[in-house]
Amino acid sequence: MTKGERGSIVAEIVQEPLINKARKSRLRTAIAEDRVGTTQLESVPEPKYWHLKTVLSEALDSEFAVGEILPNERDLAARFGVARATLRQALEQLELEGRLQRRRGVGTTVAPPRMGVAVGSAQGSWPGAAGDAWQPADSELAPAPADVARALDVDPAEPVHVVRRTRVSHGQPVAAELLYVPAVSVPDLSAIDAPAGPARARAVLRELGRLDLEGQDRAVELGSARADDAKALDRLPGAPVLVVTTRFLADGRTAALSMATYRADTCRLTFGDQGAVEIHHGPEQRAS
Amino acid sequence: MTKGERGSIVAEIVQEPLINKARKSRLRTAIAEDRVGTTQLESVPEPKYWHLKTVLSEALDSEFAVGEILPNERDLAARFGVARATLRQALEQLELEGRLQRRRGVGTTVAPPRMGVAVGSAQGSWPGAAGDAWQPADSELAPAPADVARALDVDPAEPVHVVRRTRVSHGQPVAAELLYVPAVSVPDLSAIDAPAGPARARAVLRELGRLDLEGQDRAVELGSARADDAKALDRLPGAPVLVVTTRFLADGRTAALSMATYRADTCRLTFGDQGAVEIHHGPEQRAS
DNA sequence: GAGTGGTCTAGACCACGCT
DNA sequence: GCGTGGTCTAGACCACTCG
Repeated sequence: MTKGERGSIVAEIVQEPLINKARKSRLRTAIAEDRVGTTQLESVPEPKYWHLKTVLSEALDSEFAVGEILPNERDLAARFGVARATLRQALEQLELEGRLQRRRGVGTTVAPPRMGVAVGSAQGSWPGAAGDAWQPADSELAPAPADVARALDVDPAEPVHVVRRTRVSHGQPVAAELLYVPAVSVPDLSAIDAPAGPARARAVLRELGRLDLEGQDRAVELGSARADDAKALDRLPGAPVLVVTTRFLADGRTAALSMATYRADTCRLTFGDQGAVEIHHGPEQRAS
Repeated sequence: MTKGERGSIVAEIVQEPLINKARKSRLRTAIAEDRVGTTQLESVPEPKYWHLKTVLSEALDSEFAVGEILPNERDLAARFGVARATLRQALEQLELEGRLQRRRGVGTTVAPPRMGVAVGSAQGSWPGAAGDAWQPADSELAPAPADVARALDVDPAEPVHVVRRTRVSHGQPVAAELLYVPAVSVPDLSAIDAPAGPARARAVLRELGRLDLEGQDRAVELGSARADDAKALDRLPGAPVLVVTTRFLADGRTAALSMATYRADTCRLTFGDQGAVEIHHGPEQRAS
């Protein structure tokens, strides 16, 4: 089962019912093979959904093309002889790994490989610097959450500038950011009367850029999307996200703090001075 | 709420039944409040598990201490008047966010704040350099997976050194690594007859360190633990992990490639030259 | 053996996107 | 309106840990 020739050919016949029939039988074959493997379940009682995930994963590699629509969950569950909930457990894992994309009211499609998203060089620069990938959306003056206020070393009740930005890559929203800027970091910002919206956000960024950036540090962790982020990212609330926290240092203080949430299903965050690491799984044999 | 002294005190009263009784009533109160909030569900039909997660999250902040054991799932579900599956959906989210830790046969405990784990400075250094946090486990000569072979620009069938290492932080395994080193990167490695085990792994790392490191780049993405990684990380297969892929450049080639899987529930990956960002949620009011 | 979380089932209804 | 994925239920059994 060499790969290579799939893709272009398959893309044209995606919706072809006859082909779908063929694929369905392939899936049935796959699960049948799985069943015989399961007969010796006394030794390794692997969960069904884990088997399913493996089988589906291999089917995705060999039988499906990017963007193709899978059979619906009820059909798939019936085909594999499992409850829908079990099938869904497998699909959820595959979605978490970026192999599938599911949309309510639409269906489940094969996801393209994750896109590499550059998350700043080692040196770093102020947010809003020329050519950064972010698009200012709005800015308001509001108290920061307690943990952010602590990191900024401001009183939790003191309003700070909260700049909202979004990041689009390959025509798709990939990240939403909240940038917290204490008033002391932008002393000359008198244009608070700027019209709410991007202009106001840009004003804050412009003033912030006047400071000398002394350094920055960054942390990445797993989180789940808040309702507002989920909306901006076109995901459901609770969707897994990679939260990138960046602290900008100037004048010996934390001059600003950014909390950016990236879609974990579609993004691979890249760091480093040069090109990105190009590792993708694809249709291939697994190393034994 | 400075931390530091908590833990020891609380650890003693974790099992105190009287305290548990008190907490249970608090939980009941919480869900009761939640119910009245749900009455206006015509406007925003928020899922139950989302409500539950919020309520539990607040209860964790205000009523529970790190390490404390929660009531079991059946009790909790009954207490909140939901099916166990629904309760579990909320717990899963909280575990994903690093708030809870669940262990089969034991119970659900309140997790400590995520630990910051340094993932190398901008400059970078060879794996195995003095004082890196990794512990060599073993090394073998085996073909690399197809995608890794491609990145290393070696034939997929050609055996490469595969060094296994683990990383322990605060007495807990936090990461498992597979380091792929093509034979051409360690030409003088004749000690293949070294006894299998850490010694052999160290031999590969020592030879690798002879090269001039020209640079490296890094990517972070979400993954799910393979069976072997899960075992090393003391998690179930499929547990969410942060996969850090690092490419080491020397002699104009990719001299080695590391794929490190970090426990996503317990780790916050930190980058940058200086200290880590210190942002933690804790018992605190949420900004409105 | 008792108690825990993990898996699985066979249903039901709901929210959403399309046509 | 119809088909999709999302939520939820009320059970059951299994695998694991610990006393």
